[in-house]
Amino acid sequence: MFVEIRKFVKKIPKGKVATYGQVAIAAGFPRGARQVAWALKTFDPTLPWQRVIGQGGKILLRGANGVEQVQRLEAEGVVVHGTRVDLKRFGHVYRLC
DNA sequence: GACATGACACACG
DNA sequence: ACGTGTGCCATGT
Repeated sequence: MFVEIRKFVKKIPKGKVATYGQVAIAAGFPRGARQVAWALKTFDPTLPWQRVIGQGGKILLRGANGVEQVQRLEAEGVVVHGTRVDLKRFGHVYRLC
């Protein structure tokens, strides 16, 4: 489970972000948004957890973690408006190709 | 097995 | 846009 989710999280390219639902669906868990969060909450350094946000590009994390996420996203070129990100521009879409 | 919790998502007002 | 209630699923007690 973690492996699957993490695998898809790692597939998110730099400068882009994906929603929990998006990752969950891509990983094969249509209703596993919470499980995605569960896998990310471990703050595994090998995972780009900052690229995973809530529906609509909303930053769900709070406090130091939220700040850190915003900082890292900005560092990757993602423009964050307060607690949100433009999914129209930075929303990553998993392609089947 | 039941209950409570959690970086969620969606419908309503 | 925001707060609230409900549905979903895995984990811990």
